[in-house]
Amino acid sequence: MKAVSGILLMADLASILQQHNLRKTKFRIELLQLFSETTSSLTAEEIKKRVGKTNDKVTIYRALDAFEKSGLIHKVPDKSNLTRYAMCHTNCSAHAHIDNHAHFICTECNETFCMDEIEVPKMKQHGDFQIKTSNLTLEGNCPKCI
Amino acid sequence: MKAVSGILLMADLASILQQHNLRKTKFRIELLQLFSETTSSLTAEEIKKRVGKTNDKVTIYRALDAFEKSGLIHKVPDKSNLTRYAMCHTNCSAHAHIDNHAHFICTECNETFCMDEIEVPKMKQHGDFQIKTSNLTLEGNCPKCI
DNA sequence: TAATAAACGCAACTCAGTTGCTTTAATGTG
DNA sequence: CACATTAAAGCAACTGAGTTGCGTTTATTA
Repeated sequence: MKAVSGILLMADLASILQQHNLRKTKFRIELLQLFSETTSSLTAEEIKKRVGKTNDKVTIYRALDAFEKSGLIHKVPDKSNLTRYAMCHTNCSAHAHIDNHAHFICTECNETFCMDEIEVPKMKQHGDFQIKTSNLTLEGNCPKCI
Repeated sequence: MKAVSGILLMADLASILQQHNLRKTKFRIELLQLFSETTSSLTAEEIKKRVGKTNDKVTIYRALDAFEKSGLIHKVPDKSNLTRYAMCHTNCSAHAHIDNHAHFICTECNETFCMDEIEVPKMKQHGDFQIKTSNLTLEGNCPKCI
């Protein structure tokens, strides 16, 4: 599978689905593209807004579930009661640096931003805790919503 | 307020509530004690089970809300759709809520731990982004699940 | 192109958390 | 202590994210 450092071609997206035993439906290709374009996390509601078609929420939830089971995306911890998903950049490419920066979520417009300049403190071990992944999430107001 | 590094005496619990302009009701003293005894985070459901009395869920939610506003406890990021709360072991107040430590989530047992020693890089501004809260979440295996 | 199973879509449901409003009880003052 | 005040408790009804069941559509494969 190709590195997911930006927008993927339609052909790549389709073949990624195929490689994960998922059918190449119009919606799932669109959804995968959305995730490949989005450096931070997404909620089902955000997906519904961004994907042009008026898809049923059940379709979205089942697609997210299927994508997660296939290892394409993963749940992201959140303080609200919303489930957030993000693309597995580390698993899907050799570019480990991609998820090594902070993510900013605007509490007004819910837009998510990639803070490339802010690095996440990386550590593997802390006491008897074995750390596998680290996540630095910043919340507040984006330039548009101040 | 004293550091809450272990089990507190009934008198301490009551005075802590008083200092935060919260009334010393039987339930809230019990709830505060439960938090002081618990090193990891708690959900409303877990609280309902552990607190002896059959309290209304609304009472629990409102107490959690009041405790959070007073800086006694804070929300903890979680991957499920449950809201988790943990006690602020550091000095927190309504004015300056200090919650700048990392949280560790065990991917095996789903238990959440406050890593008081690991500080979250604090910043208020980054470019045109106004940062209100920062969240550093670590995932992996806790000592029990290695 | 027909068979088949995955994905879609609709309706109805679950369940954590919320809101409104009334009652109870903690606290402060005389 | 008695009373006034107001936070907290308690009940009912609601909200909204996410789920389940089931019939229909469509991508795949033989």
